[in-house]
Amino acid sequence: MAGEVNIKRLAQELNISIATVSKALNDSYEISLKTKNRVWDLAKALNYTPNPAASNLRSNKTKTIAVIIPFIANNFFSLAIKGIEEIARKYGHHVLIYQTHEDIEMEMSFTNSLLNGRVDGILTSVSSSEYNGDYYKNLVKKIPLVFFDRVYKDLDAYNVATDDYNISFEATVHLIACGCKKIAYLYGLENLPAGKERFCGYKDAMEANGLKMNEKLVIKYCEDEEKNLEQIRQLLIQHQPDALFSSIEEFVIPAYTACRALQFQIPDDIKIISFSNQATAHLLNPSLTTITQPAFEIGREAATCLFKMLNKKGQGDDHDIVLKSTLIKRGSTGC
Amino acid sequence: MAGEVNIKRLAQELNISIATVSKALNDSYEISLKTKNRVWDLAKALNYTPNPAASNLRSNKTKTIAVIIPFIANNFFSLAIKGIEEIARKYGHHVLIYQTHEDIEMEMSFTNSLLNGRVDGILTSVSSSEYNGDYYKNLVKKIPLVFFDRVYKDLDAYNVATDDYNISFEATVHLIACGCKKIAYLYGLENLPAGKERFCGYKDAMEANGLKMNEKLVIKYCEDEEKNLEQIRQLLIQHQPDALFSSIEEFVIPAYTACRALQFQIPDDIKIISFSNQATAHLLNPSLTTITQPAFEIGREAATCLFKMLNKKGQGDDHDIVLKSTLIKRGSTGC
DNA sequence: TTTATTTACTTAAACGATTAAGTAAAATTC
DNA sequence: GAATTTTACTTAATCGTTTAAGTAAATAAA
Repeated sequence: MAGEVNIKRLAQELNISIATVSKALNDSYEISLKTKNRVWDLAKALNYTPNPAASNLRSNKTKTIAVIIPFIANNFFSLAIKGIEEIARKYGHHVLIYQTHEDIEMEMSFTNSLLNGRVDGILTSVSSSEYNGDYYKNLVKKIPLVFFDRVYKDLDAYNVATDDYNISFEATVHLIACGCKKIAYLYGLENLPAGKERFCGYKDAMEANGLKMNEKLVIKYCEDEEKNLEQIRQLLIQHQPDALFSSIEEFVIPAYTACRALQFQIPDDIKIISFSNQATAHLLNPSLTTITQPAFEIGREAATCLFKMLNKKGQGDDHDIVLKSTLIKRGSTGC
Repeated sequence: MAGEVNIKRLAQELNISIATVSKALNDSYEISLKTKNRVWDLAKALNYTPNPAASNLRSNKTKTIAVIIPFIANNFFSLAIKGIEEIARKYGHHVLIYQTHEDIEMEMSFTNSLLNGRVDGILTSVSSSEYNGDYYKNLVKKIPLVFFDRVYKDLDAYNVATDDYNISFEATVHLIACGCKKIAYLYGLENLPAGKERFCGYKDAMEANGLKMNEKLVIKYCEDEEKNLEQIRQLLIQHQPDALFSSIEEFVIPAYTACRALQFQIPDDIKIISFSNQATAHLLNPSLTTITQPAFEIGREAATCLFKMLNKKGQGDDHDIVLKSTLIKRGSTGC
């Protein structure tokens, strides 16, 4: 019974045409206020909600956007999603979330499955496993798309990113200012522009301060947590760095663990700085100095860009939007 | 152009009716293999995908399910979602994820917005902020629904939960076996059956071993992380418990932090056990003894139940499904 | 007062699929 | 060889909206 409330039913009860009901519900100028009120009142009384499939089919709008991300179990992405949800709600849109688990096949499979009108647009943060420029070059022609955080440059799409290079530079300078000379780099996202920029920021800051980047002090992230821990242990044992610059938050726990196990006192023997959006950074012991990306704002901004596209606004806009990350100095860098 | 591939187009090119195309695509027995092959080949060649809105409208099926959870930034839920996604993919369904942020208004708002045929069914893990039995009693009549982890008993719906009482009992016994006598309880989810069962398991295990539960050793979770830390600090200072039983993983970092700050050696001075699905539990220092819920399996099981409902199977089934959590003994309980 | 415009509707087609009902030809049964 | 059944289709209605096009009445302009 409840499911049978549609505009036909409303039209019958009010003895007007279904076109009038439809237009009244959409607040069309063609309908008198009196009639609108009658329709709205009855719709409310009968608890009418439009059938999304029917309006999608006719109007070619789904009022749904998709978010494609590597993981949801990540503070950065979950905050970004929160930002996206806020904007989506403002525009009355639903949000579909797809996790790729960094798998490029899944990423393409999900994305392709959205091209038949299931969603109005896509927000995507690409997988780090591979670079897939051709695919996206084609994709942006087919559906409104915004890249966020993990972006593809030089495509005809909005890119919402952070100033990775600058903030890495700044963070490295901070370590150097604290007296560090042997700064190891824990390298994540190496296949992506973001990862490369972070690394360059570090490298250039070293060189700008008369320090040479040492390949042996660079560790690359791997999926296996045990291995990351072991790599850091070996790094500490063999090279005794006086700082760890972690480019992704996944390195934090193994870094702390390795230091503690090997009796490296933080921040006295070794200083640690990490990209991180973990709310618990200040609860660690010692509290962690972080480079924190404005994840929530990135989500908001990316969604805003997408709705600009959907509403055919912001034509002349700059498509490259860069938000500033923040260096939050805490106990792990001491000074 | 690409968007214009529909069954009409296929029918025209093959010079057959759209009904034949539709039936061929759905592998109907009414269509000859020869024709099916022609249709399939052309569909593939033209990269045809059905318009979801059109089939939803006609068939009243969306091939989409919704997951409503408090947070995605949580290891338990993100694992559960992974399990759900696996099953959903097996059945060719999409997964909509909604976060309530433990807000019961949002929870109801999202849920209501799904009742107009946007999804075929819902998997929900209810908000901890309030008990809302009447609402759900009505809801289960309107749409196929499965509760997981945070369940509502005595409704006509599947409940997929874990043996919270038993595992809490077992964990408490483990602490007692390790010599603990003053076991503090860090209380989460107190408004939900799961939270209460965890607490009862602890309490009963204490009493079964001749220990009295002390109200002063019970701390309740609050949103503010700083306050949780401060509460634990005060607990340690004022009562010097010899164990902390944490009923949710959000207490882990503040517990470790407080202990370290106050020079309580884990596990010598104080033992810690916590419900947790954090992959990093074994990387903590010392590694954390956890009660780990089979989150992935809960997701799989819950989704399986939902598809049973959608496919009208499993009529005589027991609606209460209980999976076993595991007590993983590590460094923080020492023995 | 006549004509033009605006207001407030209605009619009917369309969106792209599914499916009940109908049918001609081929295959089977008697 | 006639009657029956099966096979492999087609026709047309339908799902619940939106919207272009049409229209009668009311209002404004001439």
